[in-house]
Amino acid sequence: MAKKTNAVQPISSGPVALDATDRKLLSLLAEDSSRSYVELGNLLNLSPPAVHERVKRLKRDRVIVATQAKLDGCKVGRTLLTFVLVTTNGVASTKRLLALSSLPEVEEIHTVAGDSAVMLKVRPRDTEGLEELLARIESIEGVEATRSYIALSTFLERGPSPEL
Amino acid sequence: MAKKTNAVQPISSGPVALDATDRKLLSLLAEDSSRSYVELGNLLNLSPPAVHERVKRLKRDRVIVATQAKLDGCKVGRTLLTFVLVTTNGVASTKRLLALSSLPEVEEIHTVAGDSAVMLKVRPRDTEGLEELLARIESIEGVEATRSYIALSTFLERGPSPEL
DNA sequence: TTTGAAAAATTGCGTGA
DNA sequence: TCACGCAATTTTTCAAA
Repeated sequence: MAKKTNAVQPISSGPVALDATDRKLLSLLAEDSSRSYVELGNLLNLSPPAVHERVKRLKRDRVIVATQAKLDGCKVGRTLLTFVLVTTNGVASTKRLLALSSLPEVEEIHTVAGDSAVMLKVRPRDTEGLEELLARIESIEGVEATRSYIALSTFLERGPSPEL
Repeated sequence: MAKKTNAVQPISSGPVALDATDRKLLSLLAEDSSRSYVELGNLLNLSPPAVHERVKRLKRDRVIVATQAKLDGCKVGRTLLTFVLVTTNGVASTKRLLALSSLPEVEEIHTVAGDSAVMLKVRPRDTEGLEELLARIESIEGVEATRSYIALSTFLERGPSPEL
């Protein structure tokens, strides 16, 4: 149940109070979410139901957004990780770029500060796939230029983890 | 046990044969790995043990690299997602950048093609945290320049998924 | 929060398509 | 070879305190 405080509760956003145990728990789950409550309990000096209770709260508060299998891009036929910086002539064109969400090789879309620009993280099958994708992006109205950074080697790739 | 074929087995890499069911299964798990084998079985028209068998194989073959909880960066105190492009004077300096792996705000490190460069994805607490991080990067021997792309909004953020 | 018990899921094994 | 059904084990989850 929701805590009874004299403050109005925000609908769904804003920071959430996390104690040291929460942060440790989140770190453990960010690294490997297949751990059982028994194992987590041992690592945190908590009983399994107590761990369960915390996980439930962290999911309800959207601190844990999802639990996902991390796949090897190359093994699923996507060998060419690339960051594409797209500059546009204004916010309206930027909005049009969001339609790229529906392409499976597009993994991330962020607007970035500075001249109207969008950073994409894409993982096409190969150079040919990248070429096709770039052609598609450059054909969008208002797109002025793209700059691609093709990844040669990946040394680290993980999601956010809490400060301990 | 290893398969008995007349070909030498590669140590650990190379592409893996995936049928349509494997790809569907991988898509489902990349989206939400908390689904039970019963649910997956219903979606794939397979019995739970058959699903389990496939998941086991996909993990053994390192197609599934890990299963992780995805956290909300802002809710765990990391509000300033930034891509940092670092140019160095050579490969030796590039190697020195890999030590940044140990910083919790550094999430990705990729070498990229072109003039010796490294793309970082970092998520410091705030602008002050970014400033400290950039100072640290620029103090590394051989680092010539950094260019930061601060994310304003994130519209899509997911991992690799197989082509269906 | 814990303990203890019920419900559900995971996983191994034997069988058959 | 691959998937199924059954069954043992483990895990999750819900009580009550």
